[in-house]
Amino acid sequence: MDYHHGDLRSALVKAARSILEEHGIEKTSLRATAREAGVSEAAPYHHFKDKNALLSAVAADGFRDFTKALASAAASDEGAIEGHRASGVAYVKFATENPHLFRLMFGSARNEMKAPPGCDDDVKQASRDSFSALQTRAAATANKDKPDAEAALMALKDWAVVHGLATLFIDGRIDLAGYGAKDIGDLAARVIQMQR
Amino acid sequence: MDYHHGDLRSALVKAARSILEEHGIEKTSLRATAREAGVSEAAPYHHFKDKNALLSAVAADGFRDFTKALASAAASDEGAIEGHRASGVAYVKFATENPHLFRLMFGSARNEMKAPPGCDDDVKQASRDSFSALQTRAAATANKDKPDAEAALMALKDWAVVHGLATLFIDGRIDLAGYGAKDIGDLAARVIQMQR
DNA sequence: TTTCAATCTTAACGATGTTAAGCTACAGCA
DNA sequence: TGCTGTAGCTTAACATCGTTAAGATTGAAA
Repeated sequence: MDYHHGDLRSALVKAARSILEEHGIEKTSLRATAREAGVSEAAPYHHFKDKNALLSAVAADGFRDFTKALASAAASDEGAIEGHRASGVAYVKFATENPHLFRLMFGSARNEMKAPPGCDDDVKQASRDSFSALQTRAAATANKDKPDAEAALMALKDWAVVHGLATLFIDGRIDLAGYGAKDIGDLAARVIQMQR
Repeated sequence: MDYHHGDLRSALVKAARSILEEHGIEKTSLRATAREAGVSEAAPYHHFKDKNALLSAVAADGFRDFTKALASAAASDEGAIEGHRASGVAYVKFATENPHLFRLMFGSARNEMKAPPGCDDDVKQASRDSFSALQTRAAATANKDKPDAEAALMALKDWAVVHGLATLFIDGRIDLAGYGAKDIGDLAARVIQMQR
């Protein structure tokens, strides 16, 4: 047996994410993660306080990818409005392509509200980053003479629409055929376009 | 020990729902539910195929209350549009007041996509009922000369907005103070009003 | 009264999260 | 070079969970 793995911490995050994506949150156990990383079943406790901490690290990782995906979609289109819409579609697509990860990121499957109040952990920060970028793009599309409060509310509405579409879809609540949509990206684009 | 409980099945659903609401999904185990109902830890298996089936019954129960809450909110206001908006606010409020139940109902914490394809279970049916009522109310507010497809898309958008607000809020993603809102109902009403 | 099916219990299995205690191997110092 | 401390990992155990198999209890039909 090799003692001293090298970088077990990130190996565990990687392993957990891989299990999550392949087999869902139910099967993503600490012990399975340890086995996947080729290490004893109690080893993770030397790098993470508990299972929650591991999953939080995975979620934070996911948020980084998520933020990148949204930003890159926004940049690929010219114009503030088009970019904003493209990032909305990317939001829904990300969720669709990584349903388990997305649920882990947003859901409180992880820390059932029991995170210490002051504990500004990685995930919350990463998620704040995601939304603040979204908000910035939304603001860029707002009419200049609108009061700030209304612009903020519009940004929130935009967020709610894409988040709602994403969660409803990955939970199997939306029947694409019923809307004559060929895929969820198509449907999301049509819903987003109808805004305002 | 009493054998023959009387109506253990519904007692179990009640017990599970009570544990869920008080302690969250994590603590809602089959065994704890059985204990709460004052019955042996394997007794539930004589009334439910497995844990999923129990939770599905709870979710179906929740959907019935949910549908009622939305309908009653819609009826309390006159006018199709006002009623539709009121039911949107009720949607978000229900989620806020029953976060664990709401997650169980919509999330796939329950049946991680592994429900048999043909299995049109109680939950799916109850959830369909909820949305079809919502859709009907949305249609009543649509301009008569709009094509049906567009009206359906608008209904979907309305659904996505309230569902997004609800899930984002119960997962702690929305800071009410940041929007100068006194409660989530207030905020939801403002977001919904800004539609169209 | 006997029998039988419905209903519940007891007991066990494997898996999980978590903790306590001990083992290994590298780094720095003699 | 050899010694030692400590970071990193392992083994072993506990309580809990979902689930199943086998047996006990009961009320009602025959």
